[in-house]
Amino acid sequence: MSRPREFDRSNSVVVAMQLFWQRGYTATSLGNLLTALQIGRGSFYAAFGDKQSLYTECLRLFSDRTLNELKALVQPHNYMRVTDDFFEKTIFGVTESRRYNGCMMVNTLLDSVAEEPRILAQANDGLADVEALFVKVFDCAQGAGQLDSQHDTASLARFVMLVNQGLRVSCRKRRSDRYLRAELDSALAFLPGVLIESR
Amino acid sequence: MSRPREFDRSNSVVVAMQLFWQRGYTATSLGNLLTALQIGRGSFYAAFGDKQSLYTECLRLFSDRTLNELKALVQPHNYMRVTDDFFEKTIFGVTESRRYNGCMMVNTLLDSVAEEPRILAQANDGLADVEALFVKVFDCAQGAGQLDSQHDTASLARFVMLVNQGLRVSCRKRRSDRYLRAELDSALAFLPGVLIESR
DNA sequence: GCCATTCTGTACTAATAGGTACAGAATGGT
DNA sequence: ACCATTCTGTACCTATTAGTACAGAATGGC
Repeated sequence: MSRPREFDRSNSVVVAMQLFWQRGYTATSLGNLLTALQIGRGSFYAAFGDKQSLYTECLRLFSDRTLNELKALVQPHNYMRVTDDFFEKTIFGVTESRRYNGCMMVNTLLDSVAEEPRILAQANDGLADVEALFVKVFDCAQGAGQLDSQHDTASLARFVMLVNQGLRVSCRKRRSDRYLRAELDSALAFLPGVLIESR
Repeated sequence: MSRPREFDRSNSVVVAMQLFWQRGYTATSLGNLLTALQIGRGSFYAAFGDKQSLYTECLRLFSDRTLNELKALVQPHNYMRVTDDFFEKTIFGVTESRRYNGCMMVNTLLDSVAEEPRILAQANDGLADVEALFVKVFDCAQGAGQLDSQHDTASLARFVMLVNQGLRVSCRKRRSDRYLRAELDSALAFLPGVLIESR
């Protein structure tokens, strides 16, 4: 019927995501992408539309992966562990260079590409989805008697996301993980006792 | 002796700072700067060296201003108010468009210009200076019996900076100030009682 | 083996990037 | 009023940007 593509499209999206994640939208040129993906301009535009379309695709991939990583950490016998485990896995459970990348959704918010309303909304929605999942988990924790019912789960989740954003900024400082660890500990130390007990 | 400059250099730095603050280093072109500053290329390079030099100058101005704003809020009769007052003034006490800009030091960390080691260090140092001032204020608070001496002031300051970074990211979401207010409240609610009393 | 279909690589475009060169204008001490 | 000095604006430079056009290669159903 037709000539088949010589590269794995979905694998290319992953590679592109890593590049965008690290350097941002604006600073990642088409040339950078073509080199990294090992394809020509023709193939690029045929497969991905244009640079911005590929970016939204990569951002969606990042959001989905983040959400799935978080989901995988939910443990019914101890819901409140999810916060610690999430930071542990996504910050300290990765290579140094990846840790330096921070969070692609956060990075997007500070990139000038966020002037594009749809991109801004996508980044906001991605973070909101993660926050919503935290609310859900905290609700479960209350239902299971693992979190004092006096706590406002929405407020708790908001706080966790605030800490998350703060940590992702700190990741970009490229300092030692001792430094990051101290920051995380400082934040978690101020969480209500119910959370601390579960650590 | 010689022909005097036709524009106010220090005023230009302020204007440039606002531009860099809003759009970032990479996304702000020389043309943007020339238009905003109302000067020609010749004057620009004569006065500022090059784009990056001007950026470091703007970043330094931003850091100094931030530090001075914080210093001005320190009240010996109630040291612990400084945290609240700082967020109140720099987030809610400004126009909407400025609030959306976030923090220029944080923005720098997520811009690709941070790949330049000296710029990265400058942003890190600027934030570290603010943090150091918080430590100093908290130490004073303990000395004045306004903060329980069991608290680790360094850890407390680290946490405040983490919240600050998280909030500056949220500023970029361009949401209502009700949203931001909720985030701030969520964070401050988890601060130890000594802080809450003083609000 | 043919051939419609799709992919690949290259050549190209128009726009923009940051930066330099330099002619001419304005200045103020002498 | 002169003139060294500095500023201003424009023309120019090379490199790079995102994106398009298109010729030719590869494919697989027939």
